[in-house]
Amino acid sequence: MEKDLERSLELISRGAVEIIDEEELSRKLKRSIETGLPLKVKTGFDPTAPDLHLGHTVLIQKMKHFQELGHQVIFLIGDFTGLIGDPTGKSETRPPLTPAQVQENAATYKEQIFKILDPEKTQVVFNSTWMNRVSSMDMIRLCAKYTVARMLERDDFKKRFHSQRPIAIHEFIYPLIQGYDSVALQADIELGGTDQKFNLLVGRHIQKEYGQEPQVVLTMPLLEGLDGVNKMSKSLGNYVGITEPPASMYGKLMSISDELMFRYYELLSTLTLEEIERMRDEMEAGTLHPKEVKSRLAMELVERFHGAKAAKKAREGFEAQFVQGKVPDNIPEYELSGDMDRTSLFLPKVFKDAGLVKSTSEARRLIKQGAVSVDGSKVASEEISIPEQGVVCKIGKRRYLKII
RNA sequence: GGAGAGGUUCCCGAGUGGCCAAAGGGGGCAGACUGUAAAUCUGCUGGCGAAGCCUUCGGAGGUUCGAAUCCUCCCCUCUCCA
Repeated sequence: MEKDLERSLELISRGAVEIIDEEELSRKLKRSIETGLPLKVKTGFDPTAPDLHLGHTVLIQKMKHFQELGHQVIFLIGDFTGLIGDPTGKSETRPPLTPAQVQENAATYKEQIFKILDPEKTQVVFNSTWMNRVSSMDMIRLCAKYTVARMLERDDFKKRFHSQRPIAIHEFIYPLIQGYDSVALQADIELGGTDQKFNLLVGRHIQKEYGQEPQVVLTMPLLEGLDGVNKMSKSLGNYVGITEPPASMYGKLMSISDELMFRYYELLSTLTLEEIERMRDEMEAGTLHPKEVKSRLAMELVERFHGAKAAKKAREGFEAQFVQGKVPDNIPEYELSGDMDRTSLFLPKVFKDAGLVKSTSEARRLIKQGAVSVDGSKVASEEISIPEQGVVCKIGKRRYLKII
């Protein structure tokens, strides 16, 4: 029994930034072991972005840990709170999603999270289920349980307030509802990124106000995006989506810096921390090439979402394309229409039509900069002649087009 | 309700009648170097078959040969007072 508790605590804490409060967690775990009742572990997700990326998987992986320990994980889709949008200063009140859209997004979510979580042991809920039944009076009562001063303690609000940027009143409601969700679900534990700390703590407060035992808050680090600076997010374009094709997933992971690679190992890999440390030592001793270390990481992740075969293929394709300089297999094709002049073809227009560049101006610039090659040799002219069998054009390092 | 500050290109931010497709930085893209690394250096970064033309400085009008810049009205944000 002592051993079970220790094992649980160890797995739960792996990678976690903060657990509030650890003693409470022990108590809850102990009680669960004694009574045989699983703990309710809640994690909330935004309903508008069902495109999960590796950053999200840090959290989902943690959910899996709880699942492995026999607890009940609750995947909460914030379709009601989604109408507000978590306050970041950028977002504004969003147009409501239709029930059909919510269902569709939920289906996409499930498809993605069940690559990691066990569907049998995962409860998927929507907060609109209870929030739609909350009356205006209830809402006011909820609002009465927190103060403006405490709300302004939230880092994001504080910053905006001091730099004289707008904060709309409804943004204050978001953390309150998130807290109320914990009341409705009687959550024992809530997981979130470190950026969620404030909201998660509001949950504790609100639960106490409603006479419940406060949830334990567990925060996980935010995964840096491919740039290594900003957090991984779709809007910044520095993400690896978990539904991305193997080749693209592998390629993106290979482009990260060596430093970032170990961060990814720590947060995404299932290797133990000792194994990771050993690789780092070998790399520093010069017995293991950094590229190989990175490739192993990329392989592990591609394998998780696409299987071992796809991972192997991704690696081979990558080696062929970038190390040996071969043209990849599946490149887009552009078929010239009969009335186009094959002897002096205006390339910028073709590239634009094919969607490889945004404008002919961009294509012209690229040609001028020597970024464009046709059948392996650089072109200096905007007009080229296309032989019967067609040509393969390359723009930059990774954009290809076959003109036939 | 009163007084004041502000809204510029993907972002930050300079520009107060022509030299403005608009400084500088960030980001992005490309080239060199490499391990498609990172870092660094260099170039490009509104559109158009392009020595020219077209669209863009919160919105709509106006003044002027000429407006991001001046005037009028409107919208939005912030600060102080109530």
